Amino acid sequence: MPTRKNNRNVTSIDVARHAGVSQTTVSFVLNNEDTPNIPEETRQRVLDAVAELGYRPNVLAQSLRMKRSGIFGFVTDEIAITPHAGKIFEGAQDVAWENGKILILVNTKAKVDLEKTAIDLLLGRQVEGIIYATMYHRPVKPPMVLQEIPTVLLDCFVEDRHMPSVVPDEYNGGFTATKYLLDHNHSRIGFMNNTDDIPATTGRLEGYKAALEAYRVPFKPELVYRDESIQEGGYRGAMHLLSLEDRPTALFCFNDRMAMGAYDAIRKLDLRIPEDVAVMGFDNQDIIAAHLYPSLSTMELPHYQMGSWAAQHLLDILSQPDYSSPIQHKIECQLVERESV
Amino acid sequence: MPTRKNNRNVTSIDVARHAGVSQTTVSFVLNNEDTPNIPEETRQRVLDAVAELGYRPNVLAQSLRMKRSGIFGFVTDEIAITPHAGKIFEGAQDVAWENGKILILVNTKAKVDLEKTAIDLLLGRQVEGIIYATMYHRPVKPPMVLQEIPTVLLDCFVEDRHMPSVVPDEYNGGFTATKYLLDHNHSRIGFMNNTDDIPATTGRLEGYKAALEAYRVPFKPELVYRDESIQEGGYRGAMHLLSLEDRPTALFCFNDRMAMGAYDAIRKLDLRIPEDVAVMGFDNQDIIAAHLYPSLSTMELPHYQMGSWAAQHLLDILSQPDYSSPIQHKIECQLVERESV
DNA sequence: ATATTATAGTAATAGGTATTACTAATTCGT
DNA sequence: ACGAATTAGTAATACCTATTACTATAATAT
Repeated sequence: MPTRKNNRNVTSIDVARHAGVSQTTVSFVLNNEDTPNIPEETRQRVLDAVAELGYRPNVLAQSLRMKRSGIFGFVTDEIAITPHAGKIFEGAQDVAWENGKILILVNTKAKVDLEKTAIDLLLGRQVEGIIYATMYHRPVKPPMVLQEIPTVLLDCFVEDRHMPSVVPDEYNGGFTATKYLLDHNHSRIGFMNNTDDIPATTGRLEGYKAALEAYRVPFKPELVYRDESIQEGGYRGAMHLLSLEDRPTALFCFNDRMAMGAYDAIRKLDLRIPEDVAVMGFDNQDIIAAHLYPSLSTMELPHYQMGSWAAQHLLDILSQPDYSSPIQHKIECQLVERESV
Repeated sequence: MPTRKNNRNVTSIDVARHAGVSQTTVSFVLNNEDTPNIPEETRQRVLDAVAELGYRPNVLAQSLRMKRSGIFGFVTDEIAITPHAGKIFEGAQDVAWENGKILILVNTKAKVDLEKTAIDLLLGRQVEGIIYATMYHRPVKPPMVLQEIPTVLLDCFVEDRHMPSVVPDEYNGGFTATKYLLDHNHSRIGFMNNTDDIPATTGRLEGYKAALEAYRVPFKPELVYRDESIQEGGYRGAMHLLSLEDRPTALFCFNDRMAMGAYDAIRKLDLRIPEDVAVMGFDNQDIIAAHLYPSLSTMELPHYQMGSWAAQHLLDILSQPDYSSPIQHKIECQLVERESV
């Protein structure tokens, strides 16, 4: 059995005794770079004692004293439906860490009771703020108790927009993707949308329409297909759209999974990508997009940026106690060019 | 702007004052169900005051007093490379919560310096134990500082096995998968392994060999192909193996991604799945496995179980202060039957 | 009637840190 | 040489809770 050094109970008083000073002095040496005059010799003696005893400040006690726990709660309905979504947490963590905050992650599994309990728990633990994240962009009704504490919504929002939130710019994403196809001389562009009534569905469609209009290409409702946003839906959609008499030369898919299904359909129809049909995805799911053949051009959701923005905004709120105006911040989706267009 | 009830500063002393009792009594009412005799009437008065003031105990103060933070650190090198891996955290969280513990998640992004800092930070926050997880099964050299605190390794291990760990049973996984193919009357089974020198590579190969032997099928080295464990590698492997004069009738792929590449190759060769070639994956990555056509039979890694085992084991260690013998616990992989065999 | 026991509490303290208010000794200014 | 200012610290306290040790009153036993 390994020796387990028990330096966890070493307190600043132990350090003080060891260095022959008072606990006050230890505290000053460790925290206040300047305030009281402590000669270099004493300061060094304290630091030596710290090193020798393996002292580590008890953050619990510090938090209690300073009335700042240094903890943010990160509440999410699900972890990583898509692999990329881990980036949301990463973005939040990076900013939090740089500012001396740590994240308690709570996965509520989309269960309302668990969510309530979880937030109560976090409040009891004196978290300074909460990042409430969802794994896809949608409206939410977070529990009332969140009113008690600074909160930033991530990848979601409340209908009346009374809480600050950060979401992807779906409209812009749809616009950019469509424009990209238009720029490659496609004018008959099929759009395989999903069926859920969520911002992604409507926003991307609006973006699609707007891009067409900007290029003076008339919008044709028959080119918009709706189905479940999984491989099977994409397969059916591509089969349908590519069987129209005036077949589209490009398919803009709601997500990479639909695009993956579309690939199957296109192969089935003996057509080539991108020569006969260009395909555009959405999400940049690395497992799929980078490794289909040919690799898939797609839009990348700003997961990392949303995470970091949320954490930063929370910090901003906390530093301005009179903070009021809640905003909804939209972040653009990035185009990822590959070989399918 | 919403009214933000400020009941965060309500202390047990406020409750005491409001109920006309001492803080001691409040504490007794809230914690000790029995110890001292408190008449129902007083107890109720306290509870009413708690409700009225919206009092919530300050867990920081509790932790300091009880010398138990109720926090586990969950250190991971990466969050969810595979979507399924989120289950690791979920398993750990479920068990932790049932036992009143909460998890601080730290993503070290596989950077050694970050890892060291992170663990120091967790120790400062008086975590009671640490779950050190990796996103694929491999040997690790965790920082020395971990010796100071009860730790369970998750999906990884140290070479000399001096720390408790939980890992998937790779051997068994390879055995089960191969046996499944053998049971479906395949005797010429290609194995597309990966190239990394990790337990999954060697363990699954051993399992593959053992299953063949159990069925008295001679092992043929030429049926084992090695390549990067991504789609492209699977494509190359299937192309190679299916071009042998005595072509295998089944392919056991190191993971679902290779299987996905194999699908492409098989289609390219105008063969049918499963009639001409059966395909077996590994990982059960839902985005891929359930939605390929035909859907992919595969092995599921015990992510959730590993997570819950790790948390439970940590609890066990903590409850037995004289705990010593570190063990490596292996959990079996589950067969997921679909249509590709 | 007195000693004993049960009832219904409370005062004081510890847990580890940060910070305010203070002191004793030395140095400086004139 | 004497007060003022600087130097080098320290004592005491607050943060909020759990718990031990204690008290005062009422009920019971003999």
